[in-house]
Amino acid sequence: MATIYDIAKKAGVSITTVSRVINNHPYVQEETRQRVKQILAETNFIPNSNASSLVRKTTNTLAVMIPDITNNFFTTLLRGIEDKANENGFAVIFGNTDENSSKEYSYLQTFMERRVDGLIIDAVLEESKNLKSIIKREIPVVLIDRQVNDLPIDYVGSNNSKGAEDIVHYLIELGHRQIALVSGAPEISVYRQRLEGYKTAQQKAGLTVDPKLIFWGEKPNQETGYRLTKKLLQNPLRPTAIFAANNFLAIGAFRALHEAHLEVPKDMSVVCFDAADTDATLNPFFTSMVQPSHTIGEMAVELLMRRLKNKKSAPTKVILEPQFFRRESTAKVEMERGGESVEKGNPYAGL
Amino acid sequence: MATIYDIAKKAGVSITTVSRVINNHPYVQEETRQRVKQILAETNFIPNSNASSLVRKTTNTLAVMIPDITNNFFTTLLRGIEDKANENGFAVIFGNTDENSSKEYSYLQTFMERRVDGLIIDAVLEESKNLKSIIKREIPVVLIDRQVNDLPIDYVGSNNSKGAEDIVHYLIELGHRQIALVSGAPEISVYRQRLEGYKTAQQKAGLTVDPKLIFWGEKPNQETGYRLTKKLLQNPLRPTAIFAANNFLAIGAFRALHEAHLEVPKDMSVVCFDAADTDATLNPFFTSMVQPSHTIGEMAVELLMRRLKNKKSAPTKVILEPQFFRRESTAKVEMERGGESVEKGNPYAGL
DNA sequence: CTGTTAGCGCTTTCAA
DNA sequence: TTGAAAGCGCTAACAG
Repeated sequence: MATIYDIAKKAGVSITTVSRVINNHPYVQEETRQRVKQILAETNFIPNSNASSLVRKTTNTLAVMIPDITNNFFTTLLRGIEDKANENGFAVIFGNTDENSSKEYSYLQTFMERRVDGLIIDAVLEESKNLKSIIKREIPVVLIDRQVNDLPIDYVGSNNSKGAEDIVHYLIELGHRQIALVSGAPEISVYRQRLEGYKTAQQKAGLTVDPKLIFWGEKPNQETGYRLTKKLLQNPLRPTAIFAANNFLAIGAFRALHEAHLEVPKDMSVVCFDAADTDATLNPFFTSMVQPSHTIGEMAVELLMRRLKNKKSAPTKVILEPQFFRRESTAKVEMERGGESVEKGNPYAGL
Repeated sequence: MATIYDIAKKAGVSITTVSRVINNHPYVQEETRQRVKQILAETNFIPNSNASSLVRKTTNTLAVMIPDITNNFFTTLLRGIEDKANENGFAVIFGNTDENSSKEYSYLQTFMERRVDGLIIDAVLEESKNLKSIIKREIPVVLIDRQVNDLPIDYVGSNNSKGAEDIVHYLIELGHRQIALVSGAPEISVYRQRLEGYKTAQQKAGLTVDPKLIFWGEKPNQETGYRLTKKLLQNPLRPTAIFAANNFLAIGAFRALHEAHLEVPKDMSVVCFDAADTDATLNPFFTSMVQPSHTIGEMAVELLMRRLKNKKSAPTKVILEPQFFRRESTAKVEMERGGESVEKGNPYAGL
C-alpha cells in the first residue's frame, strides 16, 4: 500500500507537505496543494489511520456495549448511536455482553487496547469493578439505560419509576388488585426503579403490596419470563395481571400463559416495559411503556462528544420520559369474556 | 499511559522481553516471565493495539456493512457475525448504508483507512464500483445476502429463487391465480432471484405471468411497500394475493390494505420473505419464507477467517435453504369468510 | 534466552 | 510556505 513517502516522491515535495494536504492544513501553496491532490487521487491513496492514531492519541472510534443487539430496544439504541457517531466522523465498534460480567470485562479490555476515544455502556451489573478501571484511566464513559451506583459520570436513560407507576396505575384503573411483577435482577437499576414505581402506584391507590407477587430472575430474557410465570401460576393467590419489567420477559410470560391455556387478556392481563419490537407498528399486542431508545442513543453520543471537548465538566444526567401505548394485552377485571368489551387502543398509535 | 518501556525499566529487562511476555512468546525464562507479568499486572498495563497493528499490518478487526440494523433480518445477521468474530478474537465495526450508495462508499473509505482485515458486505447495488476498489487492494471481502454481478469472491446467502417459488406455489395451491409481486429494485440480486421464483412457480402451474402484477420500488422498506400496494389497488385487475419480497415491504403492504379497509387474509392474502421480526415467536402473522440469518452471519465470518489464512483459495459460494412458516396472513381464495375455515399454521412453529 | 536496532506510516515541532 | 528530524508504542530480525 502506498504511503505518504510514495506520494511525496512523486510530487517532489516532503512528506510533511503531503500530510498537510491530506489534513487540509492551510500552510500549503495552492499550486502545490493541487499537484499533491492530483497524485493522491491517481494513486488511490488511503491514509493509514492506525499510524495517525498512534501519534495523535485519538482514534475517532467509540465503543458500545449492550446486553444483546437482538433485543429491539438495544437495536434501536445502537442505531441512534451509530447515526450520531457517523455524523461526527466517528466509527463504532460494539459488543454483546449477554448479561455476562466476564464477557463485559473482556470487551472492555479489547476496547481499551484499541484506545477508543470513549465508551457508551449499558452495564451488566452495578458492581462497578469493570467500569472503575476505565474511569481511572480517564476514558470518557457515558452510561445508558442502567445506572451504576453513583459513579460521577454522564448518564442517559428514561424515567423508569414514573413509567412503571403509570402503567401499573393503568392496571389498577382497570380493576386489577392482584398484580404480579415479573422482573430482572434487583441489582440492575432499571429493575429496581420499575419495582419502585410498581409499589408507588399500589400504595397511592391504598393497596398493600404483596411480596409474594414479586418475582425476580437473574437475566431479563424470554427464558426467565417463562420460568417466573410458571412459578407464579403455582401461587395459591393467583394475580389477575402481570407487569413484565421488559419486552422479553413479557414474551416469555406470554408463552407460559399460553402453555397453561390461559388467554391474554381474558384470563390474565399483561403489560410491559419496552416495545416488543419493530413489528409493534404492524401487530401491536402488549400494552406497554415504550422508551425513546433512538433518542437515548443519540443523546449518549452527544454527551460523549461534549465530554471529549471538555474532559472536566460536571457529569450530566439525562432522563427522558417513556410513552404509554394501550394495546390488546389488557382488559378490565372480572368480565365474562375477554378484551371484546374493552375499548381497544389504536393499534397504529405507534406509526 | 504506561508503555512497554515503563514496564521494561521497572522489570530491569529490555522492551523486547516485555513484548515477548505479552505475546506469550516461548523464548523467555520462566523466572523473567513471572517478574514481568507481575509488573504488568501491578501497572494495569494495556498494550496499544494501534502500535502493534502498525507493524504487524493486521488489526484483528472486521467491518460489516448492512442496509439497516433496525431490520430484524440484518440484526440477526450481525449478531451471528459478532458471535463468530468474538470467538476468533476479532472486533467488529459496522455501518448502516440505508440503501444509499454514497453512504456505502464513505463507510468503505473509513474501513479501509482503519485497515480492517476483512469486510462482510451486504451491498447496496450491484454496480460494483464501490467494491472493486477494495478487491483491487486484495482486502478479503465476503458478500452476504445480495450477490454482486459475478465478482469472484466469497458469498453466503440463501436460496432466494427456490424460496420464492415455494411460497408462491403455496399461494397457487390455495387457489390464487392473480398474485402480485411487491418488490425491491431488480438491480439487487435477491429481488431478481425472488422474481424468478415467482415466475417459475406460476409457469410450472401453467399460469401466465402478468407483468401488470409486478411492482418494483427502489428501496425495499415499509414506505415502498405501502406506496406500491396503494398503486396495486388502483389496478383494474385486482390480485387476490400479494407476495412481498421482504418483511418491511409486507408491513407497508399491510398498512396500505388496512387503510383501504381490506382485511388480511379475508380480502387479500399476503406472504413475504424474512421474518417480520423477533416477535414472530410471540405473535407470528405473516406466512413467510425465513432465512437462517444468524447462520449466514456465522458462515460469513468463517469464510473470512479461512481466506485470511489462505488468500488465494478459490472463492466459495454458500447457499442456505430458507424455511417456510405458514401463519395467519393467508387463506384459500373465494371463501365466504376469512381465515377461519382455513387450517392455521401453528403460531409457535418458530419457537 | 536476551537485547540492540531498525522500522511500521504518520504528525508535529522547529528552523529555515 | 516548506522540510528535516524526532518520535508515537510496538514488533521482528539479527547478533550475541
